Amino acid sequence: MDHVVLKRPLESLADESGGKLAKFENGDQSHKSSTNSPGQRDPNMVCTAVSSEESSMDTSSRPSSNPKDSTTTTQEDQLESTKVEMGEVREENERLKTILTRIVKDYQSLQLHFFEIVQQEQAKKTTESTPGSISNAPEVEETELVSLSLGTSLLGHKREEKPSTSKNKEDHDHQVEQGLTLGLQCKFERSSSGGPVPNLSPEHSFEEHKEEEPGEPWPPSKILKNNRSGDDEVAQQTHFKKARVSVRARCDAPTMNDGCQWRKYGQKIAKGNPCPRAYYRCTVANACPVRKQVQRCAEDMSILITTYEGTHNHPLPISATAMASTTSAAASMLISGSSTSCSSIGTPAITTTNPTTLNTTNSHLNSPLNFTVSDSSRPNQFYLPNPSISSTSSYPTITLDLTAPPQTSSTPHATQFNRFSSSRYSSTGFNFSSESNTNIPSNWSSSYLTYASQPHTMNQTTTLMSNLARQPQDSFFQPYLQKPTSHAYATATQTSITDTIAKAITTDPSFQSALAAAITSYVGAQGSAQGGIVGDGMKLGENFSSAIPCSTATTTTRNGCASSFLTRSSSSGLNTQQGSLMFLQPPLAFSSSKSASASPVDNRENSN
DNA sequence: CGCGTTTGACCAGCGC
DNA sequence: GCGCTGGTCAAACGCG
Repeated sequence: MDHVVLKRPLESLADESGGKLAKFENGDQSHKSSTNSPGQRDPNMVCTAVSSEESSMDTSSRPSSNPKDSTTTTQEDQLESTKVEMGEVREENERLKTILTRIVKDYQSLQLHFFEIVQQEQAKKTTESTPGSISNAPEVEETELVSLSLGTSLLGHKREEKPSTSKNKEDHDHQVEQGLTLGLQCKFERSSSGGPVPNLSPEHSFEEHKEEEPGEPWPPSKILKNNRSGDDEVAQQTHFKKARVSVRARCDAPTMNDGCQWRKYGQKIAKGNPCPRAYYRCTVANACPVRKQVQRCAEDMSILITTYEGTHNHPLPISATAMASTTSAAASMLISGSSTSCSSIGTPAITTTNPTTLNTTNSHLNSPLNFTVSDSSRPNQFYLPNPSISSTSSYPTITLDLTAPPQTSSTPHATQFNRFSSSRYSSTGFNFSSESNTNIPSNWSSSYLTYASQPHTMNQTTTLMSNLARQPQDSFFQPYLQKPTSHAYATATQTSITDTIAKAITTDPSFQSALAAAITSYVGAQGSAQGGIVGDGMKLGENFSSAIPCSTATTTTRNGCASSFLTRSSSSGLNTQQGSLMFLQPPLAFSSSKSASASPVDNRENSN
C-alpha cells in the first residue's frame, strides 16, 4: 500500500507542469492497463490498482452502511489507513512542489547565465575573428541565442510569432535552416534579422516527436508489408525506424553479449570492409522488431561495431536492460536531433570536415562514452569510424564509442573520456548482469552498470543516466549548430558554442542541474513517445521525467532532489530490480523478474 | 528432430 | 534504364 504515495505526486507534478507531464500521465493511463503484464509492476500500475482498490472500497462501503455487515470493521480500518496514506500523499505533493519550484528557478538562472555567456562569446568572437575570412558571410552579424527550455512558458507567444515571421513555407524553411534548432528545445535567434526565427518550442518539439516517433522504430514498412499487418504503424514508424545506435567496442568475440537473444538471419560483405556484416534479429519475443548488425571495423579488427535498430516490444532480461536503455536513450536523443533538424528544418547538407565526436567537459562525471552522431545524408558531417558502416546508409546513427578512437574531436576536451583505450571487451564484456561486472570497464561497472544488481546505488545510477543524456547532447548539438554557410564560420561557430556550453556546464552548478533535468526529462519524454505504441510494459521514461523532474539526476547527491521519490520507490515494496530499472530504461518495456542468466544465444556468444 | 547458422537469391533504393 | 549496394528471405546444412 505504500505505492499509493506515488501517484499523487505524479499528478501534482503533472498539474504544475502545465499539462506536459499530464499528457504523459494520461498517455500512460490510456494504454497501460492493457499493456502491462500481470507480472510487471510499476508505480503507475500499482497506483492504478490502488485507485481501483479505493474505488472498489467506496462501492463496497455502501453495503457496509448496514450495521450488520461483518466486514464493516475491516473496511473502517482500511478507510483509516487510506486517510493516513492520503496524508502522506499530501506531504509528498508538497515536497515535490518544492522540488519543481527549485527546478524552475534553476532553469531561469540557467537561461540568464547562458544568455550572458553567449553574448560574451559573441562579443569576443567579433573582436577576435579575422575580418577577411568570414566578413563576407552575412551570418557573422547574427547573434545566436540558445534557449534550453524545460517546457515552461514562453512557448505560447513564440508560436504565435511564427506565422508573422514566415510568410510562406519556403521562407519558413529557409529561416529554419538558418535559425538552428536543437533537439533539446534550443533556439537560435538572429538579432540582425529583426524577428525571431521560428524555433522549436518544447510543446512543438514534443508534439513532433509524438507524431514522428509514436512507437517502436521497427519493423520497416517492407517487413510489415510482408507481414500484412500494422499498416497504420508503418506510416507512423516510417521516420523513427531510421534511428540507429551504433556501439563500437573492443571485443574478441564475434558479437557482444548484450543480454538479449539474437538470431542470425543474414550475412553480407559490405563495401569497403573485408569483414562480413552479420544481421541479427531479437528472438526474445516473436515479433520483436529489433535488429542488430555486427561488423568488425576494417581499420581495427579488434573493434566490433554493433548497430542496433528498433525498440524492444517485450520485457527484457535484466542483463539486457543496460545496453537497451543506453541505446534507446541515445536513439531518443538522436531522434530528437533528427526530427528537429532534419524533419522540421529540412536542411540541406551541412558540411564540415570536423568530426563531431564530443565529450563533456565534466571530467568528474566519469562517463566513458563518446557519442557520435552520424547522418550520412550530410556528407562528411560526422565522425565515421568506419565509412563502410554509414557512408551509404540513409539512417541517422548515433555512435557510442567505447573504444579509444583517434582523437579527432573538434574540442580540446575530447581526450578526457577516452578511458577505454586499454579495455578490451571479453566475450562477456557486455553482459550487464550483476555477475559479470568484473569484465566491465571500471567506469561502467562502478556506476552505470551496477544498477541492476545494486538498486540502492540510486545516486550513482541517476548520475550516470544524466551523464549519458548530457554527453551526447553535447555532441549532437554540434551538427545542428552549424550553419550552411562558410566552412570557416561553421567551424568557428561550432567550436565557440561548444566551448560556451562546456564552460557553462562546468562552471555553474545551476546550469548542470537544470540541463540535467531538461535532458533527463526529455529522454523520458522520448521514451514515453516511443513506448506509446510499443505496448508492453510501462513507459519508464514517464516516471523518470515526471516523477523526478529535478532528477537533477546529476546533482541528486548534491541537492537531494528526487531522493524522496527514489527512496520511496526503492523501498516501497517494488521489486528492487524494477525500481532500479525504472530510471534507466525510459523507452523500454519493463523487465519482469526474468532471470539474467544467459540464454542459449548468450552462451553461444559467450563461448566464442 | 528441433533449432540456429550459412549462403545464394531476391528485392528495393539510390546514383549515374 | 542499368548497375551497385544494403537488407532480407528461405532452403540447405550442421549441431546437439
